[in-house]
Amino acid sequence: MSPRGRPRAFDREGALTKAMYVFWARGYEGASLADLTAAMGINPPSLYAAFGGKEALFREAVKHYCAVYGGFTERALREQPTARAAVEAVLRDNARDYVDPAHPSGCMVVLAATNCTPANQGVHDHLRALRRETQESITRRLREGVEDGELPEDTDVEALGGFFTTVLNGLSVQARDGATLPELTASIDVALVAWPAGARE
Amino acid sequence: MSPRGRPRAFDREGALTKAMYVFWARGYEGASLADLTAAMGINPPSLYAAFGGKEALFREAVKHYCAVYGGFTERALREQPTARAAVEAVLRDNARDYVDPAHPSGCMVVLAATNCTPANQGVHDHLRALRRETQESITRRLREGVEDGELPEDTDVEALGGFFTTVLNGLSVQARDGATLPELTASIDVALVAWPAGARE
DNA sequence: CCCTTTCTTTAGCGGTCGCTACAATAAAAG
DNA sequence: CTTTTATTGTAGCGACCGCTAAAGAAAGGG
Repeated sequence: MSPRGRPRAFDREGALTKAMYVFWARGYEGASLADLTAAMGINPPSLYAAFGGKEALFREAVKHYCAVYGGFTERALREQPTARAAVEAVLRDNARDYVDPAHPSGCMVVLAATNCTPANQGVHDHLRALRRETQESITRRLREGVEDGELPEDTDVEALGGFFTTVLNGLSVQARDGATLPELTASIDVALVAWPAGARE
Repeated sequence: MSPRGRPRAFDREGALTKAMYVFWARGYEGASLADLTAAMGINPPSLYAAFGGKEALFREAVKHYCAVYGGFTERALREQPTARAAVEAVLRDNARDYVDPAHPSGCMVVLAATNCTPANQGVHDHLRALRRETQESITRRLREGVEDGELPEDTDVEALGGFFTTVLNGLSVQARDGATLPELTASIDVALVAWPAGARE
């Protein structure tokens, strides 16, 4: 049951990973098709046939990024026993990854399209929506923490969620600027001092 | 004592301000010469004669930005009576400005060149150096606070300065994503909870 | 074998990029 | 006035952008 026609000569997922790294390092507009095809080891028509174009490739690369690297954010929020442990794990796990020399620094969702030409507004909006989802996930976990009695009843979960998201986004900028893991960790240690006092549990 | 030759027909500083807004909104690489000349109301040769080129214009626009908008950071650190008041003023003043509808949102130094092609590495490095200077200024002010007895002797000023810089950078991302001033203010309120306890004064 | 289908490479499309040669223009200097 | 100096608008440079037409190449179906 092989497909008809000539089989693809390259590994699609491997090429997608290479493209992800290029977008991650240079941003959407900073990554040219020449950069992408060189990294993927293919020619433009192969890219177009397999992925549809630059923007479609980017969106798929972002999806792949979220599946691989956005995973521990969702996992931490879901699996950690307390809201406090969840938020702490989100910050520390992401910070550790932001400086992993195995790939570009910082978060691709934060850094790949911070400024865009009007022609690529859609790309910017797409990543902004993903950032908003992260903030909502964190805020939702905090709300559960209030309901579970881990946090005071009068906790402003919106403010707290906005704060930790702000820190998370700031860590990406710091990582891209060359901050080391101990430096990021030190910032996280300070940030967690702001965790509300008066927990019941 | 007028200069020789034909006088310039446009206001140089006004054109520089217009260029700053374009760079601020679209980033260095996202701002084309056509965008810039259209906003400045001049033709490319006038831009080149008056400013030297795109990168030189950008650097001058950044300098102008720092003079106008970076001003209250330096002023707050210099004029506020305590380290605590200084850092709080830096955060609140900048946040208020990040969402000022009179100009693009967020901080130009943070957002205008977060990702660059290798050809424009110099622009990226220039802004990174400015961000580092901000962090060092904040950290220096914290160290003075320790020396003045406002902060505990064992305060990790590097960690605290890194934390507030992380928050400051994160606020730019949040502002660019459409966060309102109350939302940014709420994050700042939380961040200041992390201020070390045990001050003498 | 040939035909169909799909991927491959080559080559290049129209458009935009940052930048500049050139000639016309407008001022001061003599 | 003429000469000198500098800015102006026009018009277009070579290079690169994302993308694709065209033809060759590699598979299955007959």
